[in-house]
Amino acid sequence: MHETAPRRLLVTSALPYANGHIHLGHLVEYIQTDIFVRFQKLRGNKAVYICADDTHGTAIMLRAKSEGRSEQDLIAEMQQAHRSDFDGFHVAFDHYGSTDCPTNRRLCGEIWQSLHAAGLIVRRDVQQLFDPTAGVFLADRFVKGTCPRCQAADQYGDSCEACGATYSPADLIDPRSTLSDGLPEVRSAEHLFVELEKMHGFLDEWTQRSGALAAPIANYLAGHFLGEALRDWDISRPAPYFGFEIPDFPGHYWYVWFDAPIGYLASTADWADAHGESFDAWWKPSAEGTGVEIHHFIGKDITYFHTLFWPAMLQAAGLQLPAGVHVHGFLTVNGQKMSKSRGTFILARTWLDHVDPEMLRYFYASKISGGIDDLDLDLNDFVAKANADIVGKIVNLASRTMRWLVESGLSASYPDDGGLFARAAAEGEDIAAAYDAGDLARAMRMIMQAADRANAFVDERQPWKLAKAGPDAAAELQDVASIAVNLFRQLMVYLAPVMPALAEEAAALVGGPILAWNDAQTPLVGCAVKPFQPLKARVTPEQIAAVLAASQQSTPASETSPNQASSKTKGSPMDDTVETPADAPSPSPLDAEPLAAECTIDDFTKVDLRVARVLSAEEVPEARKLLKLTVSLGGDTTRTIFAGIKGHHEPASLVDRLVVVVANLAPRKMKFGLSEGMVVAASGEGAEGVFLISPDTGALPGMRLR
RNA sequence: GGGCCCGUAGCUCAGCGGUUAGAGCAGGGGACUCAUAAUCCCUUGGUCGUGUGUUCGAUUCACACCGGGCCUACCA
Repeated sequence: MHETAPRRLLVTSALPYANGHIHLGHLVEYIQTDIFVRFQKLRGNKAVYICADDTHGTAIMLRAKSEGRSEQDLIAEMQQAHRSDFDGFHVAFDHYGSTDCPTNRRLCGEIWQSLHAAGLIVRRDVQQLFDPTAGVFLADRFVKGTCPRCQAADQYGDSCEACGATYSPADLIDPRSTLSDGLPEVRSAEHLFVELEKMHGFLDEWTQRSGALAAPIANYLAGHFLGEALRDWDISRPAPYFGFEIPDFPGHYWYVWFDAPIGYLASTADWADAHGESFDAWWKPSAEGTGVEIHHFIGKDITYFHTLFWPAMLQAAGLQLPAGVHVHGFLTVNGQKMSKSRGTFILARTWLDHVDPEMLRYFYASKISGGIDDLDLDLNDFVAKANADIVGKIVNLASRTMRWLVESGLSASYPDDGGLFARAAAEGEDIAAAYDAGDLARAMRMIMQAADRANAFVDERQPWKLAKAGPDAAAELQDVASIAVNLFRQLMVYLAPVMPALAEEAAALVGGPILAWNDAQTPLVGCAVKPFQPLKARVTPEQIAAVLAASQQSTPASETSPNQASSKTKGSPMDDTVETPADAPSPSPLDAEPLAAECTIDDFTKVDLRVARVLSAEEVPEARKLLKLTVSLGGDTTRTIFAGIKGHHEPASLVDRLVVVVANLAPRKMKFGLSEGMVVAASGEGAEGVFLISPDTGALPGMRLR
């Protein structure tokens, strides 16, 4: 039992970026944070769950432009979608704001002044490539060209994947903008920087000794950043940019990563205003210490921002430092990175359309142990575990015993259960400690062990025999069932942070609302029991198949392709589209892959299909699926093409064969070299085999298909 | 190219310097029939990725290698 005064906790999840929908990877974070907050509230602590949409940056600007609408319109729509997804998964924020709001602008200004006052801001020229056609400055990965060192073509602006050289985009030979394909020009622009090095001493101390960071994170920071001078942080972007204009630097905007974490503050401020609370009481450390704990839950990809820049900003501004930065790993599905072609890139909405969200909450909880390891959602495992644990063990306990109490209610005093209830009650503090430490897997294990004991008890006492034995056994039957139902209720208390809806429904059948963790300490006696209702339906393989099928449908053209298997939320507004192999399981080719949207003859003629002769074909030893082909388009024109047909064709059998290639496909840098086209082949979604297309005899290399 | 994480039973994971390495699920056998083909009991199964080193002692620590996953921001 906790005798101490209630704790005050301000808890955040990373702000989801307004450029994409919530997917199962994001939910690892939001679900685990929500469980933490619900747990704290159940324990009687004062906990506030704060989040917001992250709305600024180049990606939003470009997308709004391409969709012909305002940024505000875009982010408002996305916020609505995010909130609806979170609601569906019972993620209950105390406040969900937006970084594009007046409060955030005001607080950005205040923090900015603090940074100035601390003498941390410097101004410096930066040479950067500018795309005159698109009218924007180009981040390195938006520039491609020839490597100045090894002459490899089609390299990104910062480094060469062929020879490993690193350079500035301005050094590239024949640089091109990937936005417009136009020729970028070098422009010099002034940027503002935060001199993080001036905070080095503070960061050494805070990261290594505050206790806010797990050892692996602290070690990582010590080994990779704190061992040398910290680099200045470029915090401004020249117009055009979607964000807040810097008051004392007109024409320039705060970089999205400056205003995003300040969104935690702004969202708290708006929550405080709406609930008669004081912002200062939560973020301004008082002399005697307010006792507030700030907890940030983040994915490991954004560790850098939350453990160096953010604490430095808070420190400079005289604000409360985080008590804990909880870093988690990424989600894989069926052991692999989420993939659209495999149907495992699953949006929150798609899951909600087909499968019980609380089952996913439970499954995640059963696998989250507070470390930074990746978490695997094996869908077969998911079905087995959700059904076995939740339906078979927990709900079954009520399902098999409540019926005998509808008439009589619970026994007037709690019967002798051989110490079962007391044992599970005693374990309450251990389970609580596991929840508090973020080791949800351990908490779930302990809960399931208690459920096992309860089921064994029912088996041993055989209430069904007592039911048949008539009036003489009625009292014992009532006692046995009362024990089972109390053990069930106790489990519901422990499980309530993970499965709030289930707990609520169960509470409606017997005992009333679960209000406190300590409800698990005292058995219910003498109260009424309503007829049992099936509290949870089993998850079926068909539901999972439906999710995969729905996730496999091609996304609308306006949809960007978030390239993350994580809850990554920001910082990479500039994701490229992922290149994914097409190998998905499902029946009948036409059913599995419906016809694409209608296109015009003009669309078709944009694709230049040519007959080609394979000159050579060789294995790429390190590649799982690729063969390296050299094909002739007639005359001296040859192309090197990496084709994903390894395992389906023997290289030797391909030589001299006529095939069809897409001759005007943009060259694609692949791990093993540059691919200058694509060999056309037939394959079915879910069907085995890749079948090359060959022309009739008489066709010549270079002939066009029309 | 750089970096991080992980490799323990068929699967998902726990253990992390010290007696015969654990759990759940799956598999095998039995029991029960109240329950959403749920539950209970028994049971098969592992040279703890490989190699060196440190140590009285290594699954546990260090290094290397192999394999897998992930990140890579104008900043790693």
